[in-house]
Amino acid sequence: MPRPSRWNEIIEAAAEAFRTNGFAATSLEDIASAVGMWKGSLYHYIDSKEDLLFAVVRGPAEEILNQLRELSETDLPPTEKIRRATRSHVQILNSNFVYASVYLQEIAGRRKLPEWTAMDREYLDLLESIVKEGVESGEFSAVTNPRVATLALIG
Amino acid sequence: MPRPSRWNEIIEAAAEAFRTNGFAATSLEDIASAVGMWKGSLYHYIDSKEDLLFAVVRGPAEEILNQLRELSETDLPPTEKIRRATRSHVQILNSNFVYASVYLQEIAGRRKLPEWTAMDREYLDLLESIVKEGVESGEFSAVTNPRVATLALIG
DNA sequence: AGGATAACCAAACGATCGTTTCATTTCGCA
DNA sequence: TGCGAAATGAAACGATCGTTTGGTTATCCT
Repeated sequence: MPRPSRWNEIIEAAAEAFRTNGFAATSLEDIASAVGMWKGSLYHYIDSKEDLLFAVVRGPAEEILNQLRELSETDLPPTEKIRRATRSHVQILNSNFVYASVYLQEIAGRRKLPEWTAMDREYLDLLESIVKEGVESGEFSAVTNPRVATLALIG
Repeated sequence: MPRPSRWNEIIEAAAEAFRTNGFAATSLEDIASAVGMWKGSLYHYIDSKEDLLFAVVRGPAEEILNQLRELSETDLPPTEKIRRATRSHVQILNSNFVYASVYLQEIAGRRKLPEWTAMDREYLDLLESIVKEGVESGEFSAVTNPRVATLALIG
């Protein structure tokens, strides 16, 4: 996974293609020709087509996680935290990778890269701590299971 | 397009497969084996794979349109009409064919079956008339272009 | 300069998938 | 009962796609 600029061209082309055509409907030749090379040459940068999907999604996903990290350290009332968290969540999702995430569920649903599950865990933990905060301060009532409530939020 | 029951089994299997795996990721063999026949035999019922997608989406789409028809004939205040329309819209979308509609845009984006554009038109017209109603009654302000506002609603 | 390593070309393979074709069975009806 | 059409079985084709492979060119480092 090289550092420099050609790699960025590739994942930008992949992101654009995935966003407009979807993952399954995008061929490696589409991406390759968009950056001006043969599809086989892409395999100097990737090991499989799914690598491109992960690379495309990684950026926005980290952005969401970072915003939630900052947010959870503020001392706003929990109800306001939840509001802002959901807002930034759907905002980034909408402007960046709605389709990619949809396909993530479809294609790579079962394959769990450890890095991803780690991000998922942290994200859920942060949200859950906010919910707990709200319960203890009395702002939320009738929440018996914080984790369940957290998952309900995302859906 | 035969009437009876085997046809229903097929589109139900197709709907289930499209919903969980997506359109492009669902093979005709998946659907065929789900109803217990060979993929080639499906072509006695369809002319192409896209036919299955259209058949799957037709039902919920008509349901949405019917609800909006009924709603627009009531004499509720326009603001309430809009609220209910959006609610039933996302409700049916969520419970039925989110993925299918996503793929509709991807795969059949350019191919416009006249039947579909007609339904689109009627749906937009109904919504637009509600918006106009609201403007004239003074409930909505600062709406210079009803159609634009209508489109904004859907997005 | 020169050698190693990255980057890319070019072609081919193997698998999958939508679709076609033809044979065979099932079924309604006269 | 027997005939014709509908329904399904079975196999094959043609195209596409992800991936592999091996060779060629460019780039960078000492």
